[in-house]
Amino acid sequence: MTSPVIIRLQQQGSLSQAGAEAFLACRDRNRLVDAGHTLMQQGEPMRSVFCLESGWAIRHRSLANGRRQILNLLLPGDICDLQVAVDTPADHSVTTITPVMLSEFNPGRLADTIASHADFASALLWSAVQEEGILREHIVRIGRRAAKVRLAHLLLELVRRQALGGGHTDGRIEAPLTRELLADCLGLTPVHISRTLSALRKDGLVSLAGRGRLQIDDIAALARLADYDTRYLHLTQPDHALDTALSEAS
Amino acid sequence: MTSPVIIRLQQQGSLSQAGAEAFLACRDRNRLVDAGHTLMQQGEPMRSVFCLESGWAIRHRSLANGRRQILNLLLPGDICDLQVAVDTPADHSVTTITPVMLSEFNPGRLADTIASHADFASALLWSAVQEEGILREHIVRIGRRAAKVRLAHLLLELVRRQALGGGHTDGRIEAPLTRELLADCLGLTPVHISRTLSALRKDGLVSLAGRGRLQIDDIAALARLADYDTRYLHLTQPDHALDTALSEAS
DNA sequence: CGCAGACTTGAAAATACTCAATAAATGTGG
DNA sequence: CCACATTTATTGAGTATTTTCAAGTCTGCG
Repeated sequence: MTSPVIIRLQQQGSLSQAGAEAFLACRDRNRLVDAGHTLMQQGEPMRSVFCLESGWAIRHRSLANGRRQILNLLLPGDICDLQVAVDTPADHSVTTITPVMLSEFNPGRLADTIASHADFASALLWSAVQEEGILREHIVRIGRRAAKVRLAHLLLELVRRQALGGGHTDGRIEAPLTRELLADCLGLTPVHISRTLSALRKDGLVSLAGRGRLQIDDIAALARLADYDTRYLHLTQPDHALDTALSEAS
Repeated sequence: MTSPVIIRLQQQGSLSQAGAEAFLACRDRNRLVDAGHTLMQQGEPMRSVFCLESGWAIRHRSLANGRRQILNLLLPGDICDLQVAVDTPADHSVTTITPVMLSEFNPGRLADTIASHADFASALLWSAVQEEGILREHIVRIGRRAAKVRLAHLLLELVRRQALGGGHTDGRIEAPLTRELLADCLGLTPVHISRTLSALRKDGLVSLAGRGRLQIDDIAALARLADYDTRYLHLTQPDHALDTALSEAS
């Protein structure tokens, strides 16, 4: 019954039972959409506020020359889009990459809840700060890291963020991360992702078990290679099992 | 007397005289700092909310291997940091690159003003959405554009953003944009920036007039080269002189 | 004038891309 | 459950882009 969003927001530390319940009461409805469904289209007005109960999606922007850049991956527990109040057209699209269970929120009720529940408002602010931190880290990753490090770093982020929403903590990533998707995320080509991933595999750091099943075998070694530092996630409870493994990078 | 911040927020469209005055009343003090001064240090707590009255600064993150990535440039009128309410350490630093006149705000009074002036709150939200749009565009620029296009695109953004805060609209950029700074911004090396910039110069698109004086000579041609689309800035008044020049890219 | 920092230029090396062909995995309909 | 079509992944060879290293030049300033 506990939603991934609640699990995620609770990790900020101050969300009360009452705040969580008030938040959940803002839900209009749940909706199951297919993989490949467009939730928001670049150039069109931003409609609703929703979050992912299950499944993965991407924020991405398409260029005139046909190339695509993925700006961020959306995992269960992620919230999309508090910026709805600004009535300019969206500057990017959001598309599901697996079947996704959405919960849609009533913007008016949400605004009321923010105003009346300070603990919820503060958890939501933390969530926004975390999302911006993730965006900034993505810039660093693409701008100043070599392909192998870049990929390793992204995989570690996905594992850690999956845990944030209450998902697997065993290093498994279950999402259809095709080479093309990883390439569009990291500013590389699918061919180079393929080569880089098999280099990581040869080093015994990750393994593949069929489509969309990626397994991180040696998380500490991968974190060392990736120079991975979770600070950008603004975690407030540094006692998570994954974080101890990640900080063995010293 | 009109601050660049007010000029910028007014471009959202709904800020009233009363809202602007209430905002300005939140200022604690103005402070002049040297170039090279650190306003916020990665790893340390985020202290105050401030904005730039004049001068330029950078948000940047340093890596363990000594490399640096600039996340964003801060221009007059830009606001830094509404995330102060989250009490986790900063994930990046902010450093001035010219002498800067800061105005510092009282967080408590600012919160009150947001609560009591809906027009100001909405302008501030717009500002945050714009900043996120700029971050996302930076990801696209670094991830999916070639060096020449990348540089052209950044220069156009700087010219347009300079105008947002009430600065020059003639294509001049007056800031010490060293090759190294542009390189750390765009994920390239200073040497390559040097070569790329001289290619733009040879094409008659930009010219240099000494240290820190960059002049865009043919803004429409540069916008065409850069595939420049201002949508990510979420402008609400598309009648600006610069925007007509920029949209001649079709 | 002379220094220091920033810029330019060339040549060689590294990294990532493109093209193309093959192989593997997934999904579909009989 | 199998055969086929489709998408995705791998691999090799050649190319393009960007980096690195190094030497030399320019510029602003005390």
